[in-house]
Parts: sequence; structure tokens; C-alpha cells
Amino acid sequence: MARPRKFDEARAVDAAMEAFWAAGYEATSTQDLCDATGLGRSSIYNTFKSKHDLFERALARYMERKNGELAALLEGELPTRQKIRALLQRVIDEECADDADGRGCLVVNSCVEVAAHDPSVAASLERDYGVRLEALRAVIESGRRAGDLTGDRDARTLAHLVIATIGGLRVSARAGVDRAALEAVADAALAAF
Amino acid sequence: MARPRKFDEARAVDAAMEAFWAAGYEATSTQDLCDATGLGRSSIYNTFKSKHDLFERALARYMERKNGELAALLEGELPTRQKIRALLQRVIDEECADDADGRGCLVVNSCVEVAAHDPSVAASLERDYGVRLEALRAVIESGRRAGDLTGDRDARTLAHLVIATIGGLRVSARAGVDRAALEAVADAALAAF
DNA sequence: CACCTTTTGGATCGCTCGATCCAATACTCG
DNA sequence: CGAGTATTGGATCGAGCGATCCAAAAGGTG
Repeated sequence: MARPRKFDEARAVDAAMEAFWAAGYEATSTQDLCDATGLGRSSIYNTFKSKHDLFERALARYMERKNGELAALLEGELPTRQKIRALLQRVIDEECADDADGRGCLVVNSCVEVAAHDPSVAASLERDYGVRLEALRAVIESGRRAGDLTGDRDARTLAHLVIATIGGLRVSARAGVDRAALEAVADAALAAF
Repeated sequence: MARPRKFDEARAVDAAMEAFWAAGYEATSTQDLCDATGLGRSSIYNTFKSKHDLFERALARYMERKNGELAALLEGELPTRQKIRALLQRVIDEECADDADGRGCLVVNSCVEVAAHDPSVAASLERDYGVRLEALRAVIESGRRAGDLTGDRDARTLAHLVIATIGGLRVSARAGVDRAALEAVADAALAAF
């Protein structure tokens, strides 16, 4: 082995993730990626196959992080219904945060901007959707068994509904809807439970 | 007055709309716009200030068309609840259509891809959101007065919910969710009414 | 300490981007 | 019918794109 790397690959992926998150896939140039990671072109192309490859790694990293946060929330002590409400509230807080210059959620952004024209990314997004769906379904079903949730709607459908509501809140936030309205929507969406 | 135009400006905007709709703003090149409209660069730049200007016209045209369709549906004879369900069904049909190569809805796409980095487009999207919100609110309120709808949730909030649900269905569809699941989500979302 | 492999910075590749310019064209109007 | 003007096609602009290449640098290994 010869000259070792001067940088941490995971840190580079994280930095790239921030760049793609802030501007989207198309609008992020390789120069932007150099600036964000602090690396030269050579290091990037020596480590990753292409901009596209780096994007897939960055997206995977984002999913990993977000799914970790989701799992942590769902494993908490709250009653099931309040777990769901807290999840929606977290989304609203993210979207309405003053310092979040409207970058939203990389997964949602990628579903809309990238998925249709990129089968590989689409497959990755579909897999990730499945993970979130199963996590939510399990929590809803266990809440129901515990008598925590009384409705009789299919747990899987409710899990789909939660994910769709999150997507809807994020799109609405981008359209300029204010926090109070988003919170009212979140409350109303819980009527299905 | 001299040499007259050989093309119809509105048709050109329509063609550009299709192009932006299919590929997104960033990924649509001026060459794509020439191909889609059948015009030369000169004609495009002579008629529209820039790619951005043409995009705003195309987006406005899309909103006009879609809001027309919405108004037609809402003015129909169906009971209010079924109007809403039909609206959601239409969205699902659009997203799941075999020939719709995943282009989705230009408004949703633009909210996610463009709004954050383009104040002018953001303002346009916000205005359009207001139009849709008001149309839905009015229908819900009139349905309630007619005894068509029995819940007591704020009509404006329900209108927000309908729009958010549409956005959520569209994002979910892009993530690969199948038609049956989307329809179940649409039904569940109606629980708030 | 010198060799050898890998990384690094930076020049450069061919291409396409959005936009502009100009000469040729074609139509209206006096 | 000729003068004048707006439109048109196409060449062209400088800039930036994603990607590649190469020589210089650096540190582990004998």
C-alpha cells in the first residue's frame, strides 16, 4: 500500500449529500461537489465512478440517516397515535425551519426530480419506501394489539397514508403553505386512525 | 407591420409545457424546446425573453388548464364527498396511466424542483395554490350547508387536506406505490370529512 | 533511505448549455 | 411595385458541463 487518503470517504458522501439536498441532482455540478467536499476532481473521480454514482451513495446515506431517526421515534414510549403525530410534526418543523432554505427532503425531491428518468434510483427509492412502510405498519399493528388504536382500517393502508401525508405536507410547504395550516392538515389526516 | 409570424404563440407555449412537464426545468434544454415547438432558436428568443420566461408561461398555461378541469369537476352534480373522491381518483389514474411515463404533475414537480430557488416561480405557485384552496373550500362549505357533509372540521383545513393528499399520492406514485394502495390511501384520507 | 504504488492538484478534453447576432427571407403598406 | 420592417434559420458566442489525463507529491514497505 502506498500513499493513504487524506480524507474520509463517509464525510465526503455526507458533504455531497448536503449539496444534492440543497440544489437537486441536475443543478448540482461537479464543481459544486468539489466545493462541498473540499476535494479535487481527481479525488472524487478516483473514489466514485461518476456524479451519478456519488449521488446514489449520497441518497443511500440520507435514507440510512432518516430511517434511523424514524426507528428511534417509533421505538419510543409515546402512545401510537402520538408517535404518528410527532412524526408529522417533525416533518412540519423541518419544512418550516428558518434556516432550512427550502431544501425539503432528499427522498421526496428525488422521487419527483430523478425517479422517472433513472431506473436505478427509482429502484432504490422503492426499496426505501418499503422499509418505511414496514416500520410504520409494524408500529400501527402493535399499537392496535395493545388497544392503543381502536380503528379497524388495514394497518398497511394506514402506513401508506402516513407516508403519503408526509409527502403531501412537504409539497404543500414548498407551495408556501404556513405552519398553522400544515399542523391542521396533520391533525385532520389522523382522523383515519 | 412587416413579416407576420408563421406560428401560433399559444401552441408554442403548449409544446414547451409538454417538454418541461416530461423532463423538468433543469433537464430541458433550449434545443429540447426547439424540437418540441418546432421553432428555431431565433423565434423562441424573439418571442420569449429566455428559457425561464418561457417556463413561467408554460407553467401558467398548465395551471390554467388544470384549474379549469378542477372547476368543471367541482361544478358537477355529484355529492360533495364523491366530488372529492373523484378528484383523488383522477390523480391516481393520471399517475398510473400506462402512457404517462412518470411525468406526474407540473405544479408538484415545480414546487419541489424549482420553487426553493426561484422566488418568481414560487410566488406563482403560491397564488395557484390559493386558487385551488378557495375552489375546494367553497365546495366543501356549500356541501356542508346542503347537509351533504356532516363533519364539523374547518372547511379551509379540509381543503388544505385535499391538496396535500393529492401531493402525497403523486409523490407516493413516483416512489413506485401501486394503484390499489393509492386508492386505499384516498379512501382513508376521506375519513376526515 | 530509496522504491513503488496511490493520491492529489490542475490542465485539459469534447460537448452542450443558454443566449446573441446577422444575413436572408417574406410579408405589409404606401 | 418597391420600400421598409419583423421573422426566420443558422452560425456563433463565452461559459460551464461531466469526465479524463498526467506529472508531481506523499507515505508505507523493503
